[in-house]
Amino acid sequence: MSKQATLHPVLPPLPGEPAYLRIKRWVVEHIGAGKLRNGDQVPSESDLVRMFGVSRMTAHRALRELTSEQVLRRVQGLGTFVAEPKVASPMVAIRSIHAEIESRGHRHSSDVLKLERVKLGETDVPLALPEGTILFHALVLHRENGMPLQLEDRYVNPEVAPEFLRQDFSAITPGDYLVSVSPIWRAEHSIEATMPNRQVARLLKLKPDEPCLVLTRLTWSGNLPATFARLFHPGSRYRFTAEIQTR
Amino acid sequence: MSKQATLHPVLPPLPGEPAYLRIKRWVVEHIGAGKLRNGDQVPSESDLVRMFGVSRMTAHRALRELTSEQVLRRVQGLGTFVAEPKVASPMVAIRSIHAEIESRGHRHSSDVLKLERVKLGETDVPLALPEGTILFHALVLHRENGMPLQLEDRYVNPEVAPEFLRQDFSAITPGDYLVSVSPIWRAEHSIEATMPNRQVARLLKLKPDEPCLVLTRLTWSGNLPATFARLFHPGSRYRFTAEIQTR
DNA sequence: TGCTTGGACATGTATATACATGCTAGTTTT
DNA sequence: AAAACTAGCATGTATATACATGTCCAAGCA
Repeated sequence: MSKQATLHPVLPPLPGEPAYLRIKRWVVEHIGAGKLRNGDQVPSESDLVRMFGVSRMTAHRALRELTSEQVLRRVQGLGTFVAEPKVASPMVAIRSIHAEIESRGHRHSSDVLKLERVKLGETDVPLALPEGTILFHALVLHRENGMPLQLEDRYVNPEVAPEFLRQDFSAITPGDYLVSVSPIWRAEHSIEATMPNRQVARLLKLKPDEPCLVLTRLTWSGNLPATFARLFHPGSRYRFTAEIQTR
Repeated sequence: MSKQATLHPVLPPLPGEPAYLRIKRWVVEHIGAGKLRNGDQVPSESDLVRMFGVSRMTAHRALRELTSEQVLRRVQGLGTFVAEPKVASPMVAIRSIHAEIESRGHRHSSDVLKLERVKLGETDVPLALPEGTILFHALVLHRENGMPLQLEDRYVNPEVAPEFLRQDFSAITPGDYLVSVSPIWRAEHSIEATMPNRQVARLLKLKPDEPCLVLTRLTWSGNLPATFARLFHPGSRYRFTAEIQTR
């Protein structure tokens, strides 16, 4: 916690910028420029009062907000310090296939290949429900500008979505419909690379030897198992991406 | 945006609890109990002044903090409303291979296959640096209980880790070393499924026709491009997993 | 020497007040 | 009937002030 000598100059104010934002900007820019480093003490509220010609409450608000944003760390009686960067564990966000395609400015269409009732036990579905329970099953092929991009193989617990079979899944994807009717409380995901079986390869129009990127998803709504879904994607045309911004 | 009738009683104060926290608690408990629902208008600042006997600045602070926490949504001139729940986008966490293997109680070992200088341009590295820049290159095979699990192909900007080549990467993984010496500011990730080339297939001891799960990672430290890494995993023995808890 | 006390300092909370800004609805004007 | 204005209300920002609480350090005392 080393004290800095002179950190001026104070930033030129942007027109119409509130004073507390100007102070926040000054602090983060000094951190970004390396003039304030991890653990360094930042100017106290009364320092900022002198530097910026504001009241203490305004300086206080700037520092308090940066603290709630994890940029600073404050200790009463001691001072305010630059926080250690959080070990942001990189994450890959999984978005609705519909939203994703639309956000690229492309056209999303889908073919409903199956929409039926099945008995648990006839298929390999890891939903924690009694053997023989009736499940809804949907098999939907999603296309981007006509090209197959995702094959959705989904099993649904009728208790959480009784009207599932009556939906028009060329208008709303099964995934989007489910989040709209039943709140997801818990979910398990996994992403793997596999070679497709013949049906998957044919539907996704895969080249020979082209692998599949498979997202498997198991969700619960409250205590009820809600849905089990496998989303198959062509390995040559699909990837999960994420961009992380630490500060 | 429907107005509620009577939302009292005001909560009993907890001993020593600041007034603004008591107001925040009142709001979130009313939301949790369903007495305030999505889109409902919550009491205005002056309502809260009357209900809790505080000044407007105190009520303002409570509502402002809940707004920055995405619990409420405020519109100047109109009022404050319960925010729609954020569409919790499912995320897959990417962990250090070392931590991951250890957390399974297994033994992590690695072979350093290459540790060298290369010129940018001779290889296909998307780091935004001038052609001909010297880069550090490491090729490390990670094993879990002796079985190959990840092939790490990593290029590093010497500016962010000048001592990179002098490290013992059988003791610390290149990834873990880099986060320890240079703070990551931004990262791009992608996950894809590919068929491996012969070298990758041989090193990972892949069966014929076994695909690869590849995590590609590009990071920046400050304005500097820091590292480009491709992490190859055997499709049959590896997956990325995540568990999401919404509430 | 070791303990206590008090002062300086920094943050934490709360209030009263003032003025600015944005939205709505109703009224007046054109 | 359409357009312009205005009053009322709600939030947004800023200030001056007060007192509480936590930390550190140095002076005073046993």
